Amino acid sequence: MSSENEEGERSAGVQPEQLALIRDSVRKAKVPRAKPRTWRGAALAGSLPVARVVVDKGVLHLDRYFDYAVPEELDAQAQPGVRVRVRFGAGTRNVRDGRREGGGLVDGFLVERVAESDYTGPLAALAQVVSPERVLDEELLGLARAVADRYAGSLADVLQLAVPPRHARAEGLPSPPPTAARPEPDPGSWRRYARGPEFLAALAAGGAPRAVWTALPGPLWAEEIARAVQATLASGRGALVVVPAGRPAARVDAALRALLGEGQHALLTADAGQERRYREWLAVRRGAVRAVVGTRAAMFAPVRKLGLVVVWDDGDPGHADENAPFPHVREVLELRASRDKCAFLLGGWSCTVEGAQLVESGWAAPLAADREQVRAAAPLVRTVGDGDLARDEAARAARLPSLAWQIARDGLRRGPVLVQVPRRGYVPRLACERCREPARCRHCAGPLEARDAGPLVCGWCGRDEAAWHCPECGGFRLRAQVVGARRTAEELGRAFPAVPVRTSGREQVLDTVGPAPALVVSTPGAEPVAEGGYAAALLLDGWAMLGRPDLRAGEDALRRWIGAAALVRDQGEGGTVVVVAEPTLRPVQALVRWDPAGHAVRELAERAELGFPPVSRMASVTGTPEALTEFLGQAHLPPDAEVLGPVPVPAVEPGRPRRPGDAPPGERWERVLVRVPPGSGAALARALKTAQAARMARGLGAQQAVRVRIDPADIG
DNA sequence: AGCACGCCGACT
DNA sequence: GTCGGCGTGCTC
Repeated sequence: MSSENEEGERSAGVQPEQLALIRDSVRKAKVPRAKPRTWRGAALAGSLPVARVVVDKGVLHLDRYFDYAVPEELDAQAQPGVRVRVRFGAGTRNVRDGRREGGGLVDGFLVERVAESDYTGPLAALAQVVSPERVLDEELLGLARAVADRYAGSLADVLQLAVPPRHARAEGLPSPPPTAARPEPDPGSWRRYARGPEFLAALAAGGAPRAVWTALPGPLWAEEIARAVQATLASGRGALVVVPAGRPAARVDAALRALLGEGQHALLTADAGQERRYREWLAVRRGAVRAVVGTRAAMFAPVRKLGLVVVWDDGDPGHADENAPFPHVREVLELRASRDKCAFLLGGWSCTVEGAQLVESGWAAPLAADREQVRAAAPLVRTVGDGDLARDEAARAARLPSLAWQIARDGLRRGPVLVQVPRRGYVPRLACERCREPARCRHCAGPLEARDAGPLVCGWCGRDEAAWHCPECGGFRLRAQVVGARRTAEELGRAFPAVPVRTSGREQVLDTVGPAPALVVSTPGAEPVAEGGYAAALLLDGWAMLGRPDLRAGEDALRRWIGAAALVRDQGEGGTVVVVAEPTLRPVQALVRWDPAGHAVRELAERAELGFPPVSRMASVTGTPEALTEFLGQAHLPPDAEVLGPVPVPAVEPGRPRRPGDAPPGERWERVLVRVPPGSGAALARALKTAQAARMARGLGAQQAVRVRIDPADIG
């Protein structure tokens, strides 16, 4: 793997869209606050003098409530749900009155007022009620608890993601009054789906239908989501839409505005800045706004009387939170749908294996257009295999097969042509050019990786390999690196000198392009929308997309191809797509037939057979070999758990930002995967959390640290 | 992770 | 005697 991040969407300049309520950044941003008064000798509240508090400490062995005494003066403000500050940590015990002093002040939430504590020691007093705003209601608390349990994490960590940092000024402003009545919902383009109008009618009638929706290609999806929201609002309930990035959020935002008018919904994205973010969130919390669209942190938005949750494009890595305990939007919204008994809509142009599983298990119903509709709405897809490319001398030189060349030239007469190239550094697994045998380290069999310059480097042990040759066929040429978007643009510019070439990628994402002929070179996830649709698209270097050593490589490649191809005109208007990839491969065939759901179903069957997620639940545990042995020895894993590994954790190459799960610099870490059959996921999470908490309490956390992660993303 | 407690060695 | 080393355990 190169020094670049492999996530296309994230690199497409959308990262700032995502909320990053990282503990550290919050801490850094913390302004020094006035010292609260001490409550020594103060009278306590007359009734329910004990407050149960969740302290903002993410560590697992502190993941429970702590009781504090409520001074009389704080009695009125100290209501369930408010933010409080308390003294926490080993403090000096004052012998005179038995109360505790000292210990640091930490933030927390008051979750409950009770008559007495079951703690036998003397209670410390609440130091301060930060504000009377009740930000954490029972619903959100319950959801956060469920998410923490699901991911073997702590409640405090989840609350950190779920409740945005306070901004006093935003709290002072009154939220606008609740919204007025809305027009009768109309199914609109949902009529394109056989059961679309039925789904909307169920929403409008207050029902809780659950659907996995394979959206037809084209731009109508945002409006269709808005219509689903509108139908839900008409039933007197609220709705929540979570999309993977700022651009799709803006599209749904615009669609909602067009359909509902101003002020009827909130847009929750991270680029808004703290004050606006908190103000919008409060408007939702206070019930002034009943519909929400946002990026992943919005998955916790405290929508009142939630009637519908929507996830768009759940395969996008932007839906996976980057902070402990790494909850995934789809999973969290599934939990919300189950807990709140509300409707659930999982939509996308493509379909994930998890989506297929929701249908297969009967939890959700499929919502798709019939084949005829799909064929009419999709572009014509043609393939150029690797072999064809190799035989095509001219093409190999120009890196553009003649078919692609023709289609581009033809398309450029009628409008813009999209060229999708994988991100440079997207190809982690090098292979022999002749026989395709993966290039492996001669010492440890790890995958060899190419750096910008210099010799090959082993991704596992870090050794240089200066003189690689293929052990199978004796070849000594490796398959070329992916050519980046910029160089592709230069090459194409020379090939089509009369046509403007534009690029969209990590540094600069184009949002839209006009209908005039142009070549638009883009990395996956950064494709601009073309006014009137692209005349054609070329999907280059398919082998690189498919060759990643990742369980999701096929699914991901298909999702990214479909993401580009869905921007192309339908075949009635001459829209054509060329994909340069082996035509026999399953994802390629699925693209040609435009059958992402079928692809997901077949993937699911294969995963079931191999015992892979999401059919079984997996957790990864990483740490030094000694720490792993110790941890696994102590943990009471469920009897049906299977431990796979350990295998070495790939080294963190210099320059790449460190991610959770990476070994600290200089340490050799290993990873095991723990697998349980369906139904034992909760037991697995519980066991891992208990074991982790126990060793933290024993102080093993620092030097003998292990990291636990449920549903790890990268199991190759 | 902090932070205070406790039980050893070196110093006035 | 008493100051302070950091190993160990707890946080209402």
